[in-house]
Amino acid sequence: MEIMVHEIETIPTKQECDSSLNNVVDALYVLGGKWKLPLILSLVQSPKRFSEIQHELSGISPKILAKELKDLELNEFITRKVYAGTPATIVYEATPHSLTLKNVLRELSLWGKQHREMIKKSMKREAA
Amino acid sequence: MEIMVHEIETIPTKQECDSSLNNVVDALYVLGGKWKLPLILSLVQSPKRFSEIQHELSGISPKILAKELKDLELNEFITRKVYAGTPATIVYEATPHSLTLKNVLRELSLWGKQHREMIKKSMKREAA
DNA sequence: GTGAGCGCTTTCCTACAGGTAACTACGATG
DNA sequence: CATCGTAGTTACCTGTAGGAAAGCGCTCAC
Repeated sequence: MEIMVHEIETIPTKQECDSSLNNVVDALYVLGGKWKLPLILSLVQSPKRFSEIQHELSGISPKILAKELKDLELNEFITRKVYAGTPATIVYEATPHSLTLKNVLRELSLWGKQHREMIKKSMKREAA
Repeated sequence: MEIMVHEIETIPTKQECDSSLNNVVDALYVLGGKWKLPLILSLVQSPKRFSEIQHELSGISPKILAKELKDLELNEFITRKVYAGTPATIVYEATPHSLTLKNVLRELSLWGKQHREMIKKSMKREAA
């Protein structure tokens, strides 16, 4: 039943582009900035405390970290859990929603790699 | 032979994340900014002249448009073609490389839409 | 009670993206 | 000759992201 193995390469219509552009812009907005993706990926690996994150993402300032964590919490990528005790320990962990980024990140990674290699090749060609 | 219909939901390893993060950051870098994607999508629809683009993307200033066009040309998303004549007409058109964004944009659009709807729902829940 | 660690907040600063307005060079057109 | 359209460039300004350094309230260990 393999009627269509290869996708026909059609140029998308204006409507298709316009409707999806808003979604894409929204997506890039919530993922944008220097630290959001590194943070999400770090917390997907394992829940961590504020100071642990600061240590792992060396270079992030406490101000930015606090801001980004609030932002990611608002967008439900992470949750802030307070474990009672003395002193209380505060742990940030990724929600299941963070895992929905899997396909997006896979495509972005594949494309980014391919793009970089293409540009490298064409720069060599120009140098020759 | 459908041994595995559903992908097993595994949390990606540190290595997988680190190696792909650079690719993703690169990808977001070349697509970043306010006008790159609108410009690419516009030129994928049809080649256009400078003034036509200015008109279609109302709000873009000639300075930014010129800068973005140079940028997109460097990254081989578009080409600048000069057609002789008097006066010469200059046309920008998307390259085949622009079309390699298809999968990335589809995933980003799907995810962006899903994310927006999720946030909307959870905001309603909180309001209730 | 003094110092250290945690989880931040506050203040100040810089760099860069992007916008506005004016200007240029060129040929065509009236 | 003056004006118009095209394809930009230039100079100036603003807003925001992000970094540096210091401080704050709390608790524990010494």
